[in-house]
Amino acid sequence: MTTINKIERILKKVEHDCLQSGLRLTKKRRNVLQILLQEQEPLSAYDIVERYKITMAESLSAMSVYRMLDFLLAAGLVHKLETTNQYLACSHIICEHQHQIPQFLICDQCHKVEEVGLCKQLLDELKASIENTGFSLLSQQLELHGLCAHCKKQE
Amino acid sequence: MTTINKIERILKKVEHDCLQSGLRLTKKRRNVLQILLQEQEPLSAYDIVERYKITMAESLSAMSVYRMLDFLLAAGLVHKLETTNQYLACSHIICEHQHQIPQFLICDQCHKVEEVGLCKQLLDELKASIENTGFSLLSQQLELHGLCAHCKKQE
DNA sequence: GCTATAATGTTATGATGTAACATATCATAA
DNA sequence: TTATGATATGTTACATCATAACATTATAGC
Repeated sequence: MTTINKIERILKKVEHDCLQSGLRLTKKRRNVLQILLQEQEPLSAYDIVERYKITMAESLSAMSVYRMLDFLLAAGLVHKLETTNQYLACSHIICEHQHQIPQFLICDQCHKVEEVGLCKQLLDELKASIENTGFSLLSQQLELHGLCAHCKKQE
Repeated sequence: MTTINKIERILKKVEHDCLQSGLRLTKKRRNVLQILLQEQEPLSAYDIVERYKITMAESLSAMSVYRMLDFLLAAGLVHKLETTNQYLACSHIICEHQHQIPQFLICDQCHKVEEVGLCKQLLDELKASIENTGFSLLSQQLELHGLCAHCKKQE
């Protein structure tokens, strides 16, 4: 299946799911999600403004993009990388299974990001170890920086 | 020992260490470090500009503060929280033992931050689990958000 | 269709961070 | 000791990330 068809399929499913759950996936929100799905790298909000103008032949203010991102984040369709102020489509949108808390491996060289689900046991141990100190975790999103296998090889 | 004396002692040690290793801890760099040591919370660069003006009766541009932070970061005296764009003094400056990669527990309510050293074994497992995927970690700094024991109790 | 609510447009501004070049200070070698 | 090169700081401008406030438009449900 081509990438475009795959993205179309994801978007159709998201449209369907939003309808089911009463979320209003407007045309523009859908377009922003589409842009994030098409990219291989995370984008800043202003990157999205640019991509939107190019690919949708229509301009959108940064303010609007931030609002659409807020919607997509709340819907769990998009993640924000707090360490780089960038946004990317959740790589599990299409899955049926329960979404886990995401962990991101961020390549500081080529800037590609892999969304991984670390071993649950390991995460639970990490969580337990932290909560033993009396601290309560609100999120287990981890952002880990380094080099992807490809960039590492080139060194 | 009073807090002020404690901070003075730390600063003296840092001065001594920098002299030993040829790092130039100038008056202003020392002042910025002092401000971070005096705070119980992490500060943004612009917070430091303000604090500097008040406590040192002298103004410093944001540009200069960023440069001084760069120096202090490179010297391992200060950490940057990438998820909040804030800076804080390393809580182990005075220790003799090898500094570990820091992990931060950030209270999203009161904004206090605890620098913890998680169990080495756990971190090694985490690292191994990640590197199994072919990814090479460049930093193991973790920033974990939640509620500190105090704020949790108040809920 | 009317009305309340949600979504988007528009403008301005706050917050974080860096580029580029000028000046000052310091270490050290002639 | 002063000339010189390197390091540190000053200064200005600007890039980048994000939100406040208020106007307008679109939509859902009566």
